[in-house]
Amino acid sequence: MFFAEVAVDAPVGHDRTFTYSVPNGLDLRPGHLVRVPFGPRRIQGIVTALTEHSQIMETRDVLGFVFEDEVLDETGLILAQWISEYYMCSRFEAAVAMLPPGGRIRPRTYYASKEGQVVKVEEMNALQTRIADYINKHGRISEDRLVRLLGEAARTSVKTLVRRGLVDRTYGSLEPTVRTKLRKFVTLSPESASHGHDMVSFLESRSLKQASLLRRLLNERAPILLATVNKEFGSSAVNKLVERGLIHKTEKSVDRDPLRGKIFPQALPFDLTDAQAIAASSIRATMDSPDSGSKYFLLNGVTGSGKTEVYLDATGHCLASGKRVIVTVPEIALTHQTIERFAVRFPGKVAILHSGLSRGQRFDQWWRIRRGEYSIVIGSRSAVFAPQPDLGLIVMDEEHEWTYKQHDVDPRYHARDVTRKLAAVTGATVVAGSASPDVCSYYAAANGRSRLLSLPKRVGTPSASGASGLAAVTIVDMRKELREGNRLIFSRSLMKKMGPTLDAGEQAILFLNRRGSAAHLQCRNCGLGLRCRRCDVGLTFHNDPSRLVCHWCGERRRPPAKCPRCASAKLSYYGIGTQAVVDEVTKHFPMAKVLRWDRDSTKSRGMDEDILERFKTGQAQVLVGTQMIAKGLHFPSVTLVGVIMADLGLNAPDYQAGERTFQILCQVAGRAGRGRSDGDVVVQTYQPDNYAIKAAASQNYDFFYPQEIAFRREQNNPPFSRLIRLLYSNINRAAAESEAARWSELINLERDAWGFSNVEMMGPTPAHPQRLRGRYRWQIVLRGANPRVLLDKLTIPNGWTVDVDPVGSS
DNA sequence: AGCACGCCGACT
DNA sequence: GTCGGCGTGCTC
Repeated sequence: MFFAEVAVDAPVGHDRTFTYSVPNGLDLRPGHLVRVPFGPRRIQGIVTALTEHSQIMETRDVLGFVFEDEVLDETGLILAQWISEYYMCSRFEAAVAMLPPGGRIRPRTYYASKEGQVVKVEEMNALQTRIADYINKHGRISEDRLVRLLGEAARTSVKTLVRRGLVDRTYGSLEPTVRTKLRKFVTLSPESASHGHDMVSFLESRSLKQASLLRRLLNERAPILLATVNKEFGSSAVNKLVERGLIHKTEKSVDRDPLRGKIFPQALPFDLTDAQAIAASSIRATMDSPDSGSKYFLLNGVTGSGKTEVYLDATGHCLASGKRVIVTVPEIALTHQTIERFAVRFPGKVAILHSGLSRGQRFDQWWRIRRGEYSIVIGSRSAVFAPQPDLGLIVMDEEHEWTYKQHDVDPRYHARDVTRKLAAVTGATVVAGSASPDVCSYYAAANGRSRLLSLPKRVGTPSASGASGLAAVTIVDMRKELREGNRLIFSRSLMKKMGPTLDAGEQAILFLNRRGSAAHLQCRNCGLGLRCRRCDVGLTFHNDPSRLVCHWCGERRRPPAKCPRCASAKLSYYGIGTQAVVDEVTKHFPMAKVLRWDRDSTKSRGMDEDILERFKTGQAQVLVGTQMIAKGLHFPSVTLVGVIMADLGLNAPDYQAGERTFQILCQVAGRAGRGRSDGDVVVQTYQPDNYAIKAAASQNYDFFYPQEIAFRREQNNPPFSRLIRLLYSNINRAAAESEAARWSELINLERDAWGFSNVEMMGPTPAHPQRLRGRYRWQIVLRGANPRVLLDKLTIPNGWTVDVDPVGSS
């Protein structure tokens, strides 16, 4: 008798597993994804261990596995356990990102009429009658759909109908919907494989079609798609050959390869610069000797200094030693440039995993990766969970990027910290690169937790442009512009530089920091600003078609003709959006072709690539965009970068505001002058003396870091402390506020009772935005050397979420 | 997620 | 006394 410890897909405590008995004949192993009974229903679980004794008196049987192969290996099981403990989520949730794409299935609940009989509409209240009508009309309806159609109250009402025996309840399937894609093929039978040519001559006098089909199969020596031969030779010829026993129809899986059809010519390594060579050889040396101190490298290199070349060198070295690589990149839009660099250096060895792929593509890539068919996996945040065997190296590009932190659903993990843990478990080396490292990462390097490598100069820039090859940066004081009568979006300095740049046939990028910079609609009569009905934020105006959009919940609506409060028609826009910048460019430089690139102009798949390609090939001269254009893209003929408003976001109420501003501006400034000509950068700001702006203008991390780390020390913020954010949301304003007050008082009492004077409680305060999707949000932040000691003494009440090491919200 | 259980107020 | 609505805790 064997028992399995199973981490179930149910909201249970973060360290809980359940014991099930293993039925005879089921070859179960740790790491299997299984189906188990849980209360009245069946759910999924992951086998974490097998035992011979059970602590539980009565156990239920494991129903069976979802995939015959284990989905987690030993490393995955250890990693999931660490994630569930550190980020305080269930073991199953911690493992979700490690499962094959589409593998997690939470069965739906369906309601239907009893044995096909029409539901009786007697003695029902209004809502129950409406539910019965729906069921009578549609036959079977899912609970989700019912709630969407008739509101949250339908949930309890339909249950009453079930209890009274008027409605049947059934559960949906636990089978994954994404599967191996099978296609029908025709292939030679063993007989015709040996005597095929005789058969061809035999057939030639009887049926030309059958003869040529057989010849084709003999020539190709591989199965051919049934659909293809049916079309070319006719299905009767195909079936005749099957009858004659000369060919067989078979079913074969076909691989949905995202890189299929893309041919990458192999590229050879560049000669490394001195700095690159020093970095590369330290990494190589560490990979060769298993115990030489920290195996975590922070590669700090200015934009254009050739960090990717160092990644490629390390990758090549790793592959040579027979081990495999995971590469993480922050943005999908960015991924294809990086993929291309790896794909041309290591043709046929690269797998990609990101949300831009279809579910089928991701599924196939996942299983091929698991079978060890790719030496390199490239992907976004969740690629750290790729089932890559024999891991020897993890590369994390742009390690400071905030997209590496999952903030919306559990587990709220940071890919950087998961990487550190994964490397510790597997013994892999880590190379994390950035032009503007996360302050905590840099601090870790300064204190020996990781090793710092520097690439201080750009490569391949004209020697005449000075020592570093960096663009010349001008900071423009917009207060002065205003005082001297310039009310335009563009400063005089930027205008002066735009003309000659465009005349010379060169390109310009105009960057707008999204935060607060978008256009809002306001009534000039009563002052009302139009806000989202469900979120406590102003609506943003978008042209083409003209809509008001909530950037938090995505709701779109037509702009009203009159003010909803005072009915005045005097509504006007204020603030600057990307569209306004485009209009302004067109007004002053009517000959220039302008492209806009932001989240709203790239709704569909492939549009990112399309816009970038058009700009890269010179079909437009000016590119206007938000954060997205700042990220690591290489445009050789861009010689001018204008930052329209540098200081937006600087006054955000979180401790990372300065760091974020520095990082974004640094990246934008790095876009200029990456090709033959020198670059010019104009930074427009209302705070020209701010340290983050000044440091970014010179792309000088050594100027930024000491000031930032001093602030952090002074204010006891990370890396000198750790934060845990507790968030509560409720549709009722007063309920949200009072629950936050209630629990914070309890936390305070508990804190004093245990004498944890080194854990601070900040708040409760309204979260930002205070209302989101119709729910009011309050937060409490715990701060201290180890706030977990306090949190572990508390039970987390219903409705609260826990975010360990939150990013950008405290 | 769903069910039991216990608590509470409205009705017979 | 009984029914139903709702919050809470448990499911191997």
